[in-house]
Amino acid sequence: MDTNTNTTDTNNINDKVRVRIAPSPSGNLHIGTARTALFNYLFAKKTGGEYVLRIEDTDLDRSSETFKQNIFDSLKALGLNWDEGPDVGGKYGPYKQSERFDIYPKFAQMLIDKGYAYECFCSNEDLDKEHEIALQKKIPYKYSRKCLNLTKEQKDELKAKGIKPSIRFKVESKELVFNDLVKGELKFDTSLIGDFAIMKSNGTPTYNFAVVIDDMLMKITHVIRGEDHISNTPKQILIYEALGAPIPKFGHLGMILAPDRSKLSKRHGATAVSDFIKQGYLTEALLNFVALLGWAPSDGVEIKNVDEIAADFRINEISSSNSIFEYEKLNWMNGQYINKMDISKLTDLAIPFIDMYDLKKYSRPQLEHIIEVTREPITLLAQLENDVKYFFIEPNYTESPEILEILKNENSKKVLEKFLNEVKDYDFGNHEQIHDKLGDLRSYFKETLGLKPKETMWAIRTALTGRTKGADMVATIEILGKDEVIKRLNQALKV
RNA sequence: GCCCCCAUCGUCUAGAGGCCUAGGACAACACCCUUUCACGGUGUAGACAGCGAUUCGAAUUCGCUUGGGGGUACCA
Repeated sequence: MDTNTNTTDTNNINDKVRVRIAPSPSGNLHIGTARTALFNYLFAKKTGGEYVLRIEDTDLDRSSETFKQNIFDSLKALGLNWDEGPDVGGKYGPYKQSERFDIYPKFAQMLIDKGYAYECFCSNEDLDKEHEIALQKKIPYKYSRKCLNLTKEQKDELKAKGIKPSIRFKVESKELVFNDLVKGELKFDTSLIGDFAIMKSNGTPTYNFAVVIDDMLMKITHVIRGEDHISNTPKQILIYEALGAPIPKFGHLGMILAPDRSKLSKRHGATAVSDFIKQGYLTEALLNFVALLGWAPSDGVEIKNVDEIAADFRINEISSSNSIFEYEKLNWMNGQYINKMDISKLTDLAIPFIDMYDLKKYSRPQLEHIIEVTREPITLLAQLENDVKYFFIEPNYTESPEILEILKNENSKKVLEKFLNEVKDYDFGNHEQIHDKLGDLRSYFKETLGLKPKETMWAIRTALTGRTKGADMVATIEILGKDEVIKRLNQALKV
């Protein structure tokens, strides 16, 4: 092995920071990709840099317009807006690799001319065979370099036969070292890397090549991505070197794992940001939660918005280990955000989760009131469907034996009769009055029947809502309105 | 197989040789508050993977082992 050591150092420190997020539209925006996007975004914000979105759709078969749209929508929903990208444009476009296909061959040719790359005529079958042999011999696979020294005549002959070559990068043996932003010094022995393809025989670039060319042309200064890319990094650095281009700084983030410690995938439930949103997670909570996977606030305050996180963000303090995605804390955090959120905004978000009910039954202020009084215990907007139900649909007392038992109780009936009798004179616009009257009722039954306050309230609650749990009683009474309250009391009394 | 990364409570983490009898958050449990349900408050339990080395002193440095993750394509 050649002992030539190469340490890649910072490119010009005076350059403005430019980072990018480069998703491949072969699936909806993954929560892990969202976190990578977040960290790039935070780094750009913190350093006053620029953040670009590039769509890596070189694999046309696996890429789709629907996924691309999902990625756009999800990123926007999260508020991770890009300074340059396919839709907004920018100085270094186009920002979709499929629209850049004419760019890559020139650079590939340049590398061939300079002796850094060569044409390879091996078929997939040839390559498969090499793989198999390596497997049998139990030695690590490396391309055989069969095509490295083909003469011009041989190449012409193969081309005449209609064989389209791929282009391989010639990997020289040396020790390659780079300083990772989050992991520190990383060393590789390039003699272990075989000559890898940079252009496919169909004329499109491979991932490793397209990334380098684009990052170079787009003047990306810092590449922050998942650690599943660590092993690509030496290959990419080799290409930068061959191109004579400045090498960006690399930072590799630990992965997000499922609770079973395997890669977070669909079988674990939601993985796409859009799935989480559909379940009733707030994008603010999602972002905050995912930021805490690997990053910790210096003041210990975990609930923070993106701007606050950005101000406190230091890339080199990110944890380099993987983290497991557990729902408990996300749920808790989501509940925090639900309860902090502006009620009008929250109502807008809540409507899609409760639109199976006749929402026209209530005015907008009443609807907001309903959300206001039901938001407290929930951690997911989807829970609203159940928690809000009795405001729209009359209770079915026979659904639960527990409810029936309460309503059939003699004391309960007395409570309901007295309440029914008095509620007719309640001023439903007067919250305080209802509150006080209920207090009087509790006192009365405590004195006369020895009922616990709880028992008095339960009778009323079950009659009005068919539940033993729910929103604040005074508010529930107010929202239901006098007619409805009387109607439900009469029905409950018949049980 | 080979290469690489990682390793503190169940989970997310603080911790950059003495401040650590290891701190916080979620979850759990207990109690308190209370007008039901909840919110909230207080408290309890709970971790430095193992072994060596360096050092007066190690969660913190080094090595090995073990465990987990990633990569090993004309996928990205």
